[in-house]
Amino acid sequence: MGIDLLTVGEVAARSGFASSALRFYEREGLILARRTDGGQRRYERSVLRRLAFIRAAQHVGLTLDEVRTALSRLPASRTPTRADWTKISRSWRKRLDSEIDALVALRDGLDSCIGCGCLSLKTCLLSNPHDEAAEDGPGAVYLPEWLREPVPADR
Amino acid sequence: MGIDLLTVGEVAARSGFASSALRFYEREGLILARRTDGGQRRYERSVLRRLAFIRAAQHVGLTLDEVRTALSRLPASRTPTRADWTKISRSWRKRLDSEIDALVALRDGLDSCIGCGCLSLKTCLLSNPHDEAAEDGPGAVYLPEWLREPVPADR
DNA sequence: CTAAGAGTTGAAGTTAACTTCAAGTCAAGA
DNA sequence: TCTTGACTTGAAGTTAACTTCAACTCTTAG
Repeated sequence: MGIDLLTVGEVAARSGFASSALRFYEREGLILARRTDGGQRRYERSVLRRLAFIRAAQHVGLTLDEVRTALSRLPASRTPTRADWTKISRSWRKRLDSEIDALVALRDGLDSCIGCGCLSLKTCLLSNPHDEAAEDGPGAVYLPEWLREPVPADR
Repeated sequence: MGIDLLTVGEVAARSGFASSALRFYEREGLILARRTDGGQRRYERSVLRRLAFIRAAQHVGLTLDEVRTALSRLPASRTPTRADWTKISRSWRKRLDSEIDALVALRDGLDSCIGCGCLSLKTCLLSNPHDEAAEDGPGAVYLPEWLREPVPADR
């Protein structure tokens, strides 16, 4: 019990997060660390699952702010069980479903729309895959880096 | 010919981009505008299609830098035809397909992975949906704003 | 005991994609 | 002509999610 703590470097290696990111997450209240007498961080093994959750949540498209909220729903009094983790990640399902639906719609409408004669951008499938009135500004749109590849040379 | 130019405000209204974004895109070389004698911008109608392309490309996950590259493949000597637009957007298809595949894999592996006992984060489906060795750092991961919703209250 | 690799801090820097601001100038209907 | 809303500019600000830096301090293998 309580033995077997991990250093920053070990957690970085095992989680894939840079140690600067781990410090950042700690400042942001996403993870915790104990300290040695000398002031160095020592992590419990459970931080790895927390970090797995964080990365997964990012892949689903959550901001760190949303992740913090989600994590706050975990029981504070005991070590989260598998059921606890499953419960808070289950809500992603709906989000993922609509992400997928939207991308499929985009893909299937691609040829018919981008080259089409319709100049009513606001109702175009591509500009507005959910058929909402695009009243609010555009806003930056990103897709995960892990989903990206360089644009092929096209022929 | 050449009549019927649009003001910044009109283009903003029709395209859904803020006029500050239009000026930004002009500085970035993504769109062009003529000027009145007094120095105000006047856009040709074709800018609307260019903007539709830009927005669609962003939805596909391209950066503005990639958009600039894509746009540079359009014929400079003549007004791009529908075929020209279709051609440069066709390359998105592959990207969209893999985005969709990755999200589906993420969704389908969600329950089995986030709560699972496997702590080998690097090979976990969620951490690494493409089964690649996650050697490089994490990097910020975003999903388009238009795909997001607040996290449901879960029950 | 000592060297050196690993870890510490707060502050500042980075990147993308815009937005906001201040201080004006232009265009067009009445 | 006048007025007023639309437009102009360059510079600086914004946000998320980190990274980098400088100047130390710890820890541990040998």
